[in-house]
Amino acid sequence: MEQLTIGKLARKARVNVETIRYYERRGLIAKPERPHSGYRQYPQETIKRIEFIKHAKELGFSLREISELLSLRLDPTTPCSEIKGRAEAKIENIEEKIRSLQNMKEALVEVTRACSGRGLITECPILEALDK
Amino acid sequence: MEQLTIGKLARKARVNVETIRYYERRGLIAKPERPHSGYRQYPQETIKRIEFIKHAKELGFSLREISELLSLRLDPTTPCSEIKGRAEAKIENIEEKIRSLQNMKEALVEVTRACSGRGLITECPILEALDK
DNA sequence: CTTGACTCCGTACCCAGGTACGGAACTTAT
DNA sequence: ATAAGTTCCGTACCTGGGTACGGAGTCAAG
Repeated sequence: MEQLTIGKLARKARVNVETIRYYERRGLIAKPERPHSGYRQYPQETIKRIEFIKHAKELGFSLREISELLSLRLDPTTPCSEIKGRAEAKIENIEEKIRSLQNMKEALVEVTRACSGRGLITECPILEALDK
Repeated sequence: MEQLTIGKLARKARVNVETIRYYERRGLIAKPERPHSGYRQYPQETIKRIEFIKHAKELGFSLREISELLSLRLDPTTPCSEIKGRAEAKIENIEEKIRSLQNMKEALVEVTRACSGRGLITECPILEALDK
C-alpha cells in the first residue's frame, strides 16, 4: 500500500476526485507518475499536501495564495518573515471584511428597530429606508 | 426631461448600462416603454428603483432576495412583519459570517504568534501548522 | 473471461453579478 | 446630409472553486 490511485487518494483526503484533477491543473499538486495504464499513482505525501491546502483554505487563503505559499516553501532561501507577512496581511484582510459586515449589520439593526412589525408594507420603515 | 434613455438613467443612477439591462432580465426593473425606435424610455422613478437595489445590496441582500423584497412591496396584503423577518434573518446571516471570519482570524493570529519571523522556512511554525 | 468498478480526457456547466463585443439601427448635433 | 454618439440584441466572457458528463480504456474479482 505504497502508492494511491486517484480514487483512494480522494477518499483518504476527503475530497472529490475531480477536485484533485482540478488542483493538478492549478499547479497545487505535482503531476504524479503514470505507469503503463496512464492511471495516476500518488505517493502517500499527497494526502498531506491536500490537507495543507484544506487547512489554508479554512484560514481564508485563496487557491492562488495557497499556491504562492507552496512555492515559497519550496525555495530554501525564503525567509520565514515572508510567510509571516502573508499571514499578517490575511489577518488585516479578514479584519476589513469583518468591519464591513459589522457596518452592514449595524445599518440593518438600525432599520429594523424602526419597524414595529405591525401594519402594512405601505408604510414599512425598512422599505422606506431602502428607498431614500 | 420627463423620460430617460438607458444611458442617461445609467449616469443618473451611477450604474453601467449593461447592469440596467441585466436587472431588467432578472426582473428587478420593469420593462419600460419603447416608442417607435425601440429605445427604452424610463420614467424618473426608475432612478429610485435602482437606488433601492443598491442600498439593499449594501445591506447584504442578494439580487434574488431583493427581487423578493420588491415583490412583497408590491402586494398590499403583505404584513410588515414579513419584511422585518427578512431583515432579521439577514442579520443572523451576517452574524454567522462574522463569527466564521473571527474564527479564521483567531486561528491565524494563533499561528502567527508562534512565528518569530526570523529563521528559514524549513522550520516555519506557520507552514508546520498547515501541514499537520 | 466477463462483469463491474475505476480512471482517462476534454469540455461544459454551476453559482453571482455583472462586463464586453460587434454589427446594425437609430438619434442628435453641426 | 453626414458624422458622431446611442442604443439595440444575443451571446460570450469574467472570477473562484469546483462539479458533471460521456465515451473509451483499464484493472480486479469471481
